[in-house]
Amino acid sequence: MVTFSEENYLKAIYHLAMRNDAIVSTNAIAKKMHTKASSATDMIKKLSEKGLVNYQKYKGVHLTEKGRLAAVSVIRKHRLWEVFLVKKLNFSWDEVHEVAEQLEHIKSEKLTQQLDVFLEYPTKDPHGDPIPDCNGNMPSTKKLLLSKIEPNNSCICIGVKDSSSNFLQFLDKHNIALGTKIIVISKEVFDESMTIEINKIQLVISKEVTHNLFVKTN
Amino acid sequence: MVTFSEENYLKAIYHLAMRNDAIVSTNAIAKKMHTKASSATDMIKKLSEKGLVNYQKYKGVHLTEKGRLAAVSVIRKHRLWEVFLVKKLNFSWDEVHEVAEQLEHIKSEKLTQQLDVFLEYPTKDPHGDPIPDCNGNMPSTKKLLLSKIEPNNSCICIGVKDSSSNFLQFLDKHNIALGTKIIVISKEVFDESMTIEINKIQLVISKEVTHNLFVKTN
DNA sequence: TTATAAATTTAGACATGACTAAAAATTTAT
DNA sequence: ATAAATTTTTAGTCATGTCTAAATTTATAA
Repeated sequence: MVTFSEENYLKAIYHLAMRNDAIVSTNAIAKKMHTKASSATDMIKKLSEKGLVNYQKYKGVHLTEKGRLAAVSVIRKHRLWEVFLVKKLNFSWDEVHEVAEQLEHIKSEKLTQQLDVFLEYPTKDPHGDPIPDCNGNMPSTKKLLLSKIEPNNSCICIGVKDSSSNFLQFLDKHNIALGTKIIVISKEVFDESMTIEINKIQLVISKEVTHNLFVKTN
Repeated sequence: MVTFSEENYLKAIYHLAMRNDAIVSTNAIAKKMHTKASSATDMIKKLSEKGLVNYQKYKGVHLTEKGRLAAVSVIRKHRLWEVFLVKKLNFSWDEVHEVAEQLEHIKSEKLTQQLDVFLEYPTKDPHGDPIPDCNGNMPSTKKLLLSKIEPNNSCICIGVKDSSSNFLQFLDKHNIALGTKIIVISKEVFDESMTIEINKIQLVISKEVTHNLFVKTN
């Protein structure tokens, strides 16, 4: 049995490793979990004893296959619930995270499965992130940062790197949503700001924006 | 902030008191929560310090208005989720309880409110129990006298009309308590006596009894 | 009414997940 | 290569919610 807290650590480790089996440091985990390194060490030992991570003192951890499956299962539930909240309960995309953080820990195979059916097998959450299938396969998305797009090229917004309310609300304000077509007009070398065009309207955005918006080219 | 565990105790106390402010004993709470009396005492002290119950050592507890509202809020969420599971996710009514026990603790006003909207303001859960409104009003279940129940129907004891010692002791002797399930087997026209079954044991009771026991149907 | 039984509370312990402070190992920089 | 800085671990503590065993209070019965 994996506890609430253990699930949160597994998820953190998964995200930090970017689903490679890259080695993740104790400090990185502590930072992500907003706890202290000593607390992270304690939990790492527990996860290691349960066979969810491989751990060598002072050398960091990586998820075992068992741990990866547990992490992906939580992420699957999180993203399915986000879809539910937006599509069925009229939440906006900047409101769903906190509630999904709670819902992702509900334990019921049938619940997850039926939710997937009810939502008609969505493949992306409201922020454009892929939803793993029930066997733990995470669809691989090749995502480009908007900052990599050269002037006079167009692209389509497919996700966000930062999903804070502030950033999401900024995007709403400028009518940038998943699927929005963005034409890159020019880039400033000085501050990495970028002039883009959306629906015939030109707009200057800072490097904080271009480095947090995922796009695909046509 | 009310914890997961505290919410479960409040719910237990609410059910045991049958929403009178009847006094509930430590042992009754422990039994309902499947813990020991000492654990119940510990939690009762915590609830008392938070102003959720009134408590006097050795004298039992009853919910304060604040405690009642917290309990009813949890029950509201539990029953709304049960409706969701049956109506939207194709669960059967005997499968929903366990999952709803988890979902009832999710904290989000908006979630509960929007779920209510999505389900089109249901008033009963899949087991026929009433769903409280968002102000904590529990629709009153109309109390029936046992004498009104027809043979081959079952009901649950929810109160007494006569509360004399003699009557209450009679009920104790025959293991009739609040919450006891009673199956009506037959009724005599001659003297209005009734044969009932409780926990597989049949018993004949007089009209003095059937006219003084409140029940609800399922 | 006093002895016994039952219910309740207290005391002390344990597991979980967090913390601080200090020790140990590793990395970085001179 | 070694001193300094950083990272990681350990040791000891705390709060939550549970337990057992013992003490205390209340209820019951001879």
